[in-house]
Amino acid sequence: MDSFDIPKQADDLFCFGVYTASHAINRAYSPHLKKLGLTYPQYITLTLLWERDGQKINTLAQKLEMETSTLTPLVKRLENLGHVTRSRSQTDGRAVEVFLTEQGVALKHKAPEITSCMSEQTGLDKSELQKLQTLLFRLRDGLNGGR
Amino acid sequence: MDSFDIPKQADDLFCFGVYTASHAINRAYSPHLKKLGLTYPQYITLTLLWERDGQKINTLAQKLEMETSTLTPLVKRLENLGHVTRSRSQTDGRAVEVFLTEQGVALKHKAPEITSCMSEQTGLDKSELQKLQTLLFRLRDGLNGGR
DNA sequence: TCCATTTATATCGTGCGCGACCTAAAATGC
DNA sequence: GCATTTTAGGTCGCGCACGATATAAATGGA
Repeated sequence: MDSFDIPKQADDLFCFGVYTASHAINRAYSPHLKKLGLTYPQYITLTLLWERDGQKINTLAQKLEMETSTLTPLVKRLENLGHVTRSRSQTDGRAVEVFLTEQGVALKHKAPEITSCMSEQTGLDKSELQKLQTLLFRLRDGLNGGR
Repeated sequence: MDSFDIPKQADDLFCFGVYTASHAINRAYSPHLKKLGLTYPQYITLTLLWERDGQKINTLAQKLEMETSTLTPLVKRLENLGHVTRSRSQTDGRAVEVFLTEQGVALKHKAPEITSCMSEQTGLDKSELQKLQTLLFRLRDGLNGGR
């Protein structure tokens, strides 16, 4: 019978938790990001570039679990905002590399305050957030499983 | 110094885990839902109605952490698909109540198989999924904090 | 009763997100 | 070297998601 103990209530669906949590996160970030004139996906994309500048569209898309058809226009908006530039790779004419402008680099200094503010707001301590991260990554990797 | 031990790598940002996991979940559900002709948000909305029929737009939106401006057109699509009907409340002419059609009720029987399939695919056992759920709900509630 | 305020939903504009399709550049095979 | 295939981005259409705004119904005083 235990094998039929499948969650039937929406509150028990693991997917429901991620779905609603992502909405809540978006909403909580919103006031901070509005001051910077950024959306949440734009901000997340910039964090990847702050770690390593000059990444290809494809690389960024994989890290974000996102299709290039989503990322291309997003990066163009970041370009219009003056935070990044896009240029064809010298070694591979198909690939487009994304580079931070000075303005884009400067934004990096605003991030730590936002992050710490958000972390605090969750009400979870550091070890719990770490545990959550680990479970989420294992879940994600499991779902990607066969590639 | 520990107070400055703020995550600086995107992989350490708790928000990053939820963001990418939600994309992965969406993608994993996609093939199952395509057979039913549903999107993921539509499916999640139906699960709420399977628990309790005849809920108001407002109630559903709160449970989904979603604005009514998002839910209204979504529910209209479910109506066009023949899964639900919308009707003004008898007692409150402002409110719209959403009811499952026979067709909508029938879909419920397909859900357990999808759920169990997805749960298995995550690679996490039941207690880990439970732990994940708990952390996500605490995070969500913490972020909603002052409201 | 009447009118101001609040509440529930709907509408609109912008950006995210995906699948389907297109183009060009690179890699492969003969 | 040239034809075929694969890969990287880009474009398009549809649906999700939110904030701003609108409108109608309910509420609450004076």
